[in-house]
Amino acid sequence: MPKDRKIDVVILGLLSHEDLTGYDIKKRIDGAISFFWKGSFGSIYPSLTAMESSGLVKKYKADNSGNREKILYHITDKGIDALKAWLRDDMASNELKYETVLKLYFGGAEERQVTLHNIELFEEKIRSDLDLLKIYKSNLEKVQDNEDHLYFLLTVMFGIDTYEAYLKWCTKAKKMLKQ
Amino acid sequence: MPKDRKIDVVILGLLSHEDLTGYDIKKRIDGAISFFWKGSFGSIYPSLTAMESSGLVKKYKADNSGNREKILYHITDKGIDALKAWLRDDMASNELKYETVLKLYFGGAEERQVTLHNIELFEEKIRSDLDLLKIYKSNLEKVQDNEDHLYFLLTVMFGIDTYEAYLKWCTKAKKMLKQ
DNA sequence: TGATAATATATCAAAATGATACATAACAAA
DNA sequence: TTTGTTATGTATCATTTTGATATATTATCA
Repeated sequence: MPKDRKIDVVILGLLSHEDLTGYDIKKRIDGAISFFWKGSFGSIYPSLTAMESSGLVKKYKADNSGNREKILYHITDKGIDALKAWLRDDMASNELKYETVLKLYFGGAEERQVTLHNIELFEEKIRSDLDLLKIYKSNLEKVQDNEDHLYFLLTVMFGIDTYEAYLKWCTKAKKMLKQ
Repeated sequence: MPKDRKIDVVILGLLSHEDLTGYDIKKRIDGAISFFWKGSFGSIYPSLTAMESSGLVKKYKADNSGNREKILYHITDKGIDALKAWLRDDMASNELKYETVLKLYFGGAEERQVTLHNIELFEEKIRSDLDLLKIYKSNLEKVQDNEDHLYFLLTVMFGIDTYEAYLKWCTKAKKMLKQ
């Protein structure tokens, strides 16, 4: 059985900055975080419910008079402790499922042109994501008052450095496939 | 509902090279492939059963007289076609769950020393994996008779280039965290 | 002889995916 | 004005995957 719900710490991390609805959490995960983590409603809502009953978060209805119901979640002291304990835990599983690389590895089953094309698709995607990361970076560099910004910046730099290495590899790989 | 079982193509790819048992497949996945894909018995055996009944693979008992039963799987023509169709499909989902980067992103909830320590742990792991990748590479470079080897080499090069970028980032990040 | 590691198949609860259902609100276009 | 579309928001579900465990045989080494 899996040790625990990994999505919990993603949610706790986000809630450590501000109160959010389940929908907000999904938006955050689909934003900057999507470069290194993914998550769906199907895991977010059950996690929120479970963490509510174990006291890591507290839910309350937003006071928007007359408007539709909106459930906001707030991190408790117990939740902060859980987040800190996770940060201090040496365990870190880096799971990747790189379908691009998988196709590369088994590329021998098809003509070289097919792999070449797959590399070009990958290259295009990375190039466009890299542009996005560079925008994030310049935005972060404008405001330097916040300690959290340093961590966001380091994360974005990690993405940029990785993606630039990918692009260099693409150039090399294409050359080798063309002989 | 998830479109299909991703593990199927991993297995088909492996079987396109040689007949294997479920246990063999697991060993292959835990080897060089583990750098870009993971898979457990709990997905391998059900996939083999499903692909048997849909005619993508064929199972047979190994002829090891008197010894214990051993079920080998062989890829069919239909299986080869499925593998090729997947290679020719432009879709490629690159799912990563980088707990190290997640901890970095939420590092602001703890002292800098904690993030610094986490980066060091990551660095150590990457450094040791990089050594392994370099051994794979030099082994691949020795034997160049096979077309498949080109694809394995490109995959290993992808890993090496990525990991070297990680290490450079680690140095930079540690410096920034120490001010 | 005994211990332990490797081989081999298989199952299971818990977790995650990705899709969909349902409903309200905002907004522009016809 | 109504119509269509997009965004907001909560929630569920079948399918897939994880990670652990059960079971049993064979190999290895002390």
